[in-house]
Amino acid sequence: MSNLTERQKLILALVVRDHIDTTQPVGSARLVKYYNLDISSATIRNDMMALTEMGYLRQPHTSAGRVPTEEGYRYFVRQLMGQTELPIETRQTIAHQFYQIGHNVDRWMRLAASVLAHHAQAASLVTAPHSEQARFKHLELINTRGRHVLMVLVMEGGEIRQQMLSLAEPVSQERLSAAADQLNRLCDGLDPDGILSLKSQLEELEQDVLKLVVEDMRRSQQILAGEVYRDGLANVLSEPEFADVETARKALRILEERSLLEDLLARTVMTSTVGGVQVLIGGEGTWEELRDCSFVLARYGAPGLATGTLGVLGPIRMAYGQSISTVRYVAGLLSDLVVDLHADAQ
Amino acid sequence: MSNLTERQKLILALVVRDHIDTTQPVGSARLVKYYNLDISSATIRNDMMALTEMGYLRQPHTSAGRVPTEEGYRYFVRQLMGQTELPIETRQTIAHQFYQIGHNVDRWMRLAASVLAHHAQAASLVTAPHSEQARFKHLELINTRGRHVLMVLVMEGGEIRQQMLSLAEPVSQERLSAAADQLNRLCDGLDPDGILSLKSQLEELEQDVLKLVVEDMRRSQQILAGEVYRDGLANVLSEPEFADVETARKALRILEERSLLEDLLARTVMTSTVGGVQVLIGGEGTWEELRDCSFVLARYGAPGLATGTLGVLGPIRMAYGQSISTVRYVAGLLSDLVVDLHADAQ
DNA sequence: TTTAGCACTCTCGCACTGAGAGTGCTAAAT
DNA sequence: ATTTAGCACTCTCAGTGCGAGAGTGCTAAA
Repeated sequence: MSNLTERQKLILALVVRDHIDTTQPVGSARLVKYYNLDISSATIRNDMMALTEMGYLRQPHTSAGRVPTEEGYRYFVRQLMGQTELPIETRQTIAHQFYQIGHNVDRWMRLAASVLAHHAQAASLVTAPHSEQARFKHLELINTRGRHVLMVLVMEGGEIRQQMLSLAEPVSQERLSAAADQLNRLCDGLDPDGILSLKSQLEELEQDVLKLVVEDMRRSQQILAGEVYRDGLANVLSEPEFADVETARKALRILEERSLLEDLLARTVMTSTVGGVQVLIGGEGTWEELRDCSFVLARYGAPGLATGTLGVLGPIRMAYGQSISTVRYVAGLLSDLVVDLHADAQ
Repeated sequence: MSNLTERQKLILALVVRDHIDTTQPVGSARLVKYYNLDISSATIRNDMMALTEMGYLRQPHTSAGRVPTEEGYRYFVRQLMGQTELPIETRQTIAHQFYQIGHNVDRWMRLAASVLAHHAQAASLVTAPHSEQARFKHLELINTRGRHVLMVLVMEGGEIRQQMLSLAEPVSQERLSAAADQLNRLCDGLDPDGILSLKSQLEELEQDVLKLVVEDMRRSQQILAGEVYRDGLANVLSEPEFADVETARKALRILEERSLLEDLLARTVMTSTVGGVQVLIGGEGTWEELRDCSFVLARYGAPGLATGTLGVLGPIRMAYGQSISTVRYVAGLLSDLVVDLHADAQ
């Protein structure tokens, strides 16, 4: 399909770049003038016609300049853009910020969302790291007053879940600690199924606890298990394409509704390898809700240990170079941090 | 100041109600026609002039109907609106939803945000419950691989904080458990200052741990300590006053930026008693960012145990009756749940 | 194959206009 | 002393017409 002449590729790239910069349709004369091309506007017009026929460009109306189609953006991102990297100083600044806050996952996530939003000038999204395969590490049962027991469950990888357990009658802290000790010995390193299989041998209290444990572990295996961190929602509103409120609402709903997000993440990101950046342009024919948006996402973390997803959402006319390099860099950084945290060399 | 005649109060109330319903300026003739008043439009015009002079109404332009001023809304909310309650079936539905999800604070919060957003048709905000005065309940130290130790801290009231502790050299799980045991015995029920005071008597490992414990406890005493749950952001965008994107951005930023929220919550909600619903109309002259918005907030929980804040944000032309009764009901419900969780009768 | 020239099309901003809505004032009615 | 009818007045809003300008596609020459 890539039967474009070199000149056509150049023109397509320039149209995309210029349109991203200016928000305006790009005319043939403008291209000659601002990019010092030594071909005439008529030649460009001919190529533009060809590009329009091939579906990479379109005209908002008869006598406006050209604007990239979704196909055009895709071609640009995949074939023309090339790899870009964040400047070294920017990378250092970001890395510094992360290392400064120590080993606090919650604050990493917040910072990641903030950095993404800021550097990509878009709305950002980060999911907390968690393992696809939850394994038991440690359990704690703490007596609050009365029949309520606070259960704290730590998974391998450090993910924590808490839950309240309501008992039929009060139980002493000693009894609870004994139960926790026993379960800690029995369940070490097991997955939910393994834990379920040894339930029958136990007393009622232990069984009740294990039921919640399994429930929590199952829940933590879901894609959107943990918290979802967002930032920069106000950024997208300043983009001119969201002047139409309906468009803006659709974009916001994607980020807001867990069910939409879940669908999106499940179908795209989970199929890709960690490290690769995925670019979804204009919903790719599948997601009506983001017809006017683009999504740049990546997985981070260490497969088998813990992984998460992060990305930015912006208008189709997004600065892809900037967004992609930011997403790639932050994903890499978080991966390092996660690996560093879990599989310490020592 | 309440030197309004009964008829003027009626007219003010009708103007506010009608404007909230229709978004449109309200004319004198319209009032007569739609509310079956047996006074003439000329009479109404006279009263409207008076209300305008007193600052309760204004005209968008010479020959439009009247629109309430911020003062007008305030008078309405404080004097004219009366107390409304959510219909009994709605209350039951909501309560049912809460009791169905068991004792899971995270899911309570999410549900609360969702219910508020849905029933008030506005953006909602809920902060997790936490105690103003953090007290030590339980500490757990868990060896991950190598020199990193996962510290799980449980406060009285059930609030949980986790943190990663990086040691100079590896320490065995036995040593960690011993340290945790000792600290659990020493620190039970203490506040941060109390813990700090016994730091000097301990070994290095214990001191390092306590330093983090105190840090975490201090952090959990801040107003916006825990997670902030939001929902219904897309709702506010559908309001006609947010057709202007700049207005919408300002509203979003309030909800998004922790610093703005912190300021807002610190200055208003913390001064009010639990149970009371606060209504902030048009920034009340203090908050430039929410000049075009209103905020309906309440504290929930049990003072001394754990409290949180919840509320909804909408345009000034908000359905106050509905919002206030929703906020009040949900705050009451969450208070019951929190009390039920902590100070069990048993 | 590229380029100059040109007619053509469409948008956009501007001014103008008439209809309609709602007012404030005055004078009469209750 | 209020309330009401009548009416002139003001301002918005939607629609229309028009000229300028931008950018095209086509044709014919280079």
